[in-house]
Amino acid sequence: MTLKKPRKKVSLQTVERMSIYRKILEELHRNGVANVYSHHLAKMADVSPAQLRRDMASFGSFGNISKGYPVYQMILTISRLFGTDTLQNIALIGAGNLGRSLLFYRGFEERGFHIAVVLDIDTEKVGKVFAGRRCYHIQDMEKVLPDFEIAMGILACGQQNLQNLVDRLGKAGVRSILNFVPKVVHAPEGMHVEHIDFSAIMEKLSFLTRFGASVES
Amino acid sequence: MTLKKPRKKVSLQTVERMSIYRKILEELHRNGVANVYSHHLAKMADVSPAQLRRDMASFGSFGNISKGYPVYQMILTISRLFGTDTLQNIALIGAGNLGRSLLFYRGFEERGFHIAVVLDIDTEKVGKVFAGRRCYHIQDMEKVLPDFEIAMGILACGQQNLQNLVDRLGKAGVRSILNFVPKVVHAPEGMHVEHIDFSAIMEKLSFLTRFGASVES
DNA sequence: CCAGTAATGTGAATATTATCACAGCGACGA
DNA sequence: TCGTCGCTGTGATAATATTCACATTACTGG
Repeated sequence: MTLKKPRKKVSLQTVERMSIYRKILEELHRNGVANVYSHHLAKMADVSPAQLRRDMASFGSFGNISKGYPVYQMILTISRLFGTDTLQNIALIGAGNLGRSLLFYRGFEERGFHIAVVLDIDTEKVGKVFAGRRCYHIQDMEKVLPDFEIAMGILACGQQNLQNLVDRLGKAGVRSILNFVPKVVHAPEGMHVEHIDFSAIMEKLSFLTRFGASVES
Repeated sequence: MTLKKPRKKVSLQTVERMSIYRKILEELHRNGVANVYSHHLAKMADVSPAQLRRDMASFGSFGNISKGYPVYQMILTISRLFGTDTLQNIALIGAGNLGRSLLFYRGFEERGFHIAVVLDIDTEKVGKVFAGRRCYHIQDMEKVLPDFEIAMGILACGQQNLQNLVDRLGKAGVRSILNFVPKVVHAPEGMHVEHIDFSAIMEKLSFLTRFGASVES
């Protein structure tokens, strides 16, 4: 890996914004734009120019003082920050409705992620091929995962024994998990679990719809 | 509406944690637990006891000083905060892979949300019924949405004209949108748009996998 | 009845995050 | 060549979020 650790510390919120910046930068790049000013990019990303400059500066400064930021180079830099300059293999656990729709989701491949293997507990599904990926039984996790060099996983399965499943994944070499199952799980030492709960986000939106006026936009 | 506005101001981060608390409280309730202490609930939710108490206190205090918090009453209170004590109709825009899997997702109904109507731009899909919901053409949005009293929508469609679509939804009475489309859109005045970008979350996880050690857990 | 215990709610302190405001630089035109 | 302009990067400041620590309160047991 050519990129050294971020010099000071890149906050998680900065990292989240980086995804947004990169998305916009790629659109600019497709449109042939070579350089962009902080206030321009900031406006498109709905953040303040100062914040954008600080975000950019937080992992090394690349802005030209009179041309602005070089679009293509920033894309490469952010990709390296994410480690998605090379394709990353990930494992999908659960081939239900949501899981299968994720297999067909093009966004992952476009952004450097490849669902390489599918695991399920349902013996009906084991052995079948979904969108080009063979489905293995969860029981064989420890045998299968190392073959694909899996460091990240996606949980789209049932709620039963979820914590146990996470622990096993960790022991099998998975370092990070994107969890779609609406159940609280604790990340084992050294692992990261990011939780997406669709209903929780709807609840937040519902709250905003009712009380949003009290929060200034 | 029996609940008055939160007395001071409930921060968004508090609201997000409320979803977690409620999930745990419902599990406790199913297990017959009537009261729970802040340190107990906090441990299950992976937050500090002080934070939990502040969160609870932020929209009115209900903790009994020696019994802890009443589980069932807290569930009701949080539900009222979210406005999900009554079922909320929502509209789904896009009946592709992701959209259809959301139609089958049970979590919404369990938490007070009901996808009442489906819109798509593909005339092949219009008129069909997916998981019990009839699919209408996006063009007829303005006619269809008022019939169902829709205040919230879910975007799971293509990227074309997304901003325009959001604007139209706003004019048709939709106040909040959950956007699954990986494209930046700006919320019109008075609306709220919450963005879920699967790849962005994978990017964050990928970053954590590489540099996570520098961020203390 | 009263002291001891353990919980909540909350002012005060701290940590974190975002904004302000400007020094300093490079491009450009006269 | 030099002055002007507008940009970036960043110290200083402000705003926000979290944690600490304790006053206050309800229960319990002797």
